Amino acid sequence: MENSSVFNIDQLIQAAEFLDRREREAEHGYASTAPMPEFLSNKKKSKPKKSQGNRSTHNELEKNRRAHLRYCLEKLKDIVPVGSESSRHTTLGLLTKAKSFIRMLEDREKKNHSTKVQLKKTQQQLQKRLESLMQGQYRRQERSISECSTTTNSTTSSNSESDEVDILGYGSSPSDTDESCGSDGYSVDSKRLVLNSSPFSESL
DNA sequence: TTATGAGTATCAAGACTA
DNA sequence: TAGTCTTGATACTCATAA
Repeated sequence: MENSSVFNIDQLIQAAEFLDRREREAEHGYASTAPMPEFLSNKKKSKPKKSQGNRSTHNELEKNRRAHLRYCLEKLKDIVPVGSESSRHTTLGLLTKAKSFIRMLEDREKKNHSTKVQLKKTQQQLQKRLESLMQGQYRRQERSISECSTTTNSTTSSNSESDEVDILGYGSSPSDTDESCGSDGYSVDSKRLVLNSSPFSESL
């Protein structure tokens, strides 16, 4: 053998790869064979054609590309709920599921947005209602204070206070009155507002 | 600035496998 | 039958010479 001179490690690896490749290709019956490493050939090196220059490199790159594709599909599978009706999911099935999953998320987002807008409106209406009720109560308290200063009868005063609470429609416990006249004059239990919000309940 | 070559990425077709 | 592999063609990017 003319090439029986000392080969370095790289050359041996190349030779092994070449033999392996050729065996595999022969097994598969591919029309073309892999190029023989230069050091194994007696031929003078001709300038390789561009597309044939490094076929194994191209194959390797293509393999990497496919691996990356598979990796991305695996990532997608982690995100998209594929269900457990079958253990094996095809690429087409996965992509179809991903498509419908995205559509579902878009629909849900739209619904959530409209609900948010509706709740915002309701909140504004309730806020207005609260403010008007507070203003009414404040005026009535002003009036009762002025009446109180002109009248000496204290029982009349307490009756009018309980009447105010009834007018508000929030019940008539003494604590209610205390609560509605907080330090800032505008603190009211919100739970009661929800129970008494029938004029706006249709908008919910 | 433009032409050109080299390297790389992507795609599609055909063959093969599990 | 879906997935994988090889391969050729083509597009794209980048460096460099004219």
